[in-house]
Amino acid sequence: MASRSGAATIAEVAARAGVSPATVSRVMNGRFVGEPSVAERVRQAAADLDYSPNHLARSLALGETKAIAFLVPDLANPAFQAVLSSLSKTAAKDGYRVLVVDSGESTSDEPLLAAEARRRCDALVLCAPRMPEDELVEASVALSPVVVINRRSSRVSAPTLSVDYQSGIQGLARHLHGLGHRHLVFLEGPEGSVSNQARLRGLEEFERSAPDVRIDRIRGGAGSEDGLLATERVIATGATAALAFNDLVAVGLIGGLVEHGVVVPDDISVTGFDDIPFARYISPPLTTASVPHEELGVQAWQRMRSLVRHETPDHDLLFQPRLEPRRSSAPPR
Amino acid sequence: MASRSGAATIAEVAARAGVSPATVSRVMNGRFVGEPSVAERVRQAAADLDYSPNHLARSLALGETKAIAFLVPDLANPAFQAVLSSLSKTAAKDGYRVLVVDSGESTSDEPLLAAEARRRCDALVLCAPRMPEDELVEASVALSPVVVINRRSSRVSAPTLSVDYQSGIQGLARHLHGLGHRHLVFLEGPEGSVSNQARLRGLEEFERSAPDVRIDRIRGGAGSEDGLLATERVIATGATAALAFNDLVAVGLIGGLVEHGVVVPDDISVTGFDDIPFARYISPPLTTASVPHEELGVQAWQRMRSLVRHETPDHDLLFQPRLEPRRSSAPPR
DNA sequence: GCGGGGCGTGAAAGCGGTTTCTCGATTATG
DNA sequence: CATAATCGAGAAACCGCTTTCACGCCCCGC
Repeated sequence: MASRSGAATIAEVAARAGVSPATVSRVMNGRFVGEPSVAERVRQAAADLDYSPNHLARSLALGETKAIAFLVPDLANPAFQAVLSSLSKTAAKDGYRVLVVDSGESTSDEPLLAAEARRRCDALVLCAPRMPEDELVEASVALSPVVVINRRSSRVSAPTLSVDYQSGIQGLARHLHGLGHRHLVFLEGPEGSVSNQARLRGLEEFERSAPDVRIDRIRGGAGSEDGLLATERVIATGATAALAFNDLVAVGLIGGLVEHGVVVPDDISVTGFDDIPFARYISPPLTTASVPHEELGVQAWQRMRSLVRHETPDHDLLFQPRLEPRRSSAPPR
Repeated sequence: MASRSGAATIAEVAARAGVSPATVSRVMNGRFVGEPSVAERVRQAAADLDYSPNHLARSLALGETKAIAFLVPDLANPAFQAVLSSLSKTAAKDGYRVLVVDSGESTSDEPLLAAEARRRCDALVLCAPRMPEDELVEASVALSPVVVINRRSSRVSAPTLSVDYQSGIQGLARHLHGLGHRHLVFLEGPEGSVSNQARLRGLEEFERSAPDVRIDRIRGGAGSEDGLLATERVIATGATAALAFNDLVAVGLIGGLVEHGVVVPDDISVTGFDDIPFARYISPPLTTASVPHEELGVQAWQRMRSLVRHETPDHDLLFQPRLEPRRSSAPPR
């Protein structure tokens, strides 16, 4: 007698309880005000049939899915994983689930992926470090409600949560400078990455404040293999310290340096960015700029919750990375 | 003229193209066979209105959401993150998205969370290392289609993908034994964890094969803080080598040992389990049993795809961890 | 004793698609 | 030329739930 999908429907419950579907709906949603005996009959029937409302149908009628989408360039990156983990846990407290969408670093697909993801959910948390600003602006209004991570811009109407990469990288550079380094090399992130550009700006600013330093730049990427691949080019610069785009790159670079018999930090200091959970445990413990990814997830949901409730979200946030000096940086020889 | 949610509906497109909604639906789904000019008109109208079908309504009518749920005890664990990442990427190739549900290690909530997650999606990938077997069996049929990870059991009707923790831990124990260790300590995982029990069985088997070794056991957990917390108890055993429940625990333990001035591997060898991405980079590089988490994600989707297509899924898989000897293990003093 | 106001419940109209079934208009066939 | 076969497209039912609206009933007051 059960429907094809095996699950009981509201109509079946209604029939069994001898009431209308409307009444069942009201009872299930706590909007029932009539005879307690009727409510009890409904509850009993629902229990008998092991009924639980079809989420899809409910969402369609209600116009909300209680789910948000989370678009990231690469879910294999611990930094995004940390955000996702805390976002998911935080949103869950309000009954929301997270649908993950991994663009696989394919910037060109992101607008479509974002749109599709958004259509499936009530809202979208957008992590698209390389999406052209015009598209981002467009998406942030077309796909609203949206919360944008790491893309601060006055043109973006959505709430944004960002990390001050510009000042963060300066903190690292100053740290190295303070240790006595005068020749640095910056191992860049992906081309087109906005946060990479912020780091570059930060370094330019630093260069102006410290005319005695030289900073070389090397093209790279965002993963540890990019760090590994850049090893020889880093060595070739002759720099005494390397600023990696992020922790992942730093880890790859350190691995490459070890293979080449270059000792960190004795021969060359290395710094990362992010402070992923393992940064402190790697060998040598990585000097980095700590980014509160969990807090990013929490705050992202806070903004999102306001948006889906049609409230005014809190103001934008710009997180200041905290310099985390560890053993991968030391005075030059 | 747009509906309240701002998105165009099929009816609006139909009106604009001067056809019925049925025709629009057919055109949008490539089932249209009539006049090409009609199809073109529909396409034009859809483009003009920037129409895209409401995913919810479509899912309701079609009876499928093109989404699968992924239930894990803790999304902050790199091992689960790796599975999620590859599962998400693999499923995406077939147009499926993943909804994440983090039970927060709360075993008692898992049955409800699983049921709720399943109701929202077409299927469920279940990662519940501590769920009582009866509940698991129950869930695997009630929530079908389900793919179960790390819970091999003849009573579970769903396809399962598992890791042979029992033999994996033996490999580690043999490795330590081969190095000359005769007094080991096993830092256990969470109570009730099935994979912990498998490890215990493996160690018992190993003890029988090597009567000259002594293996102490210490209660613990699955996170690095559990490893850290167990430091003193580990030291107190006087063992020359510690087998940690997993890499996370090992990392925490090593951190704790360092704090106590105990040198790894000189004073005590430490091994992990999982081979999380950073195991090779930590200090010292961690000897561990390597588990192909990415492959788990890929295979999980392969099974899942068969299930949602009503095909027979491939046979169950039992992955053999690969011993990964690194510098955290060495001969005892 | 009768009209008006609650109150509890059901009928029905959505939500936005898909799909079956039907029907009128062509085209093929005897 | 009549009729069957075919084809294109629309009407309407349906997916399962929510919610407005209306209705019947009971109770109250005059």
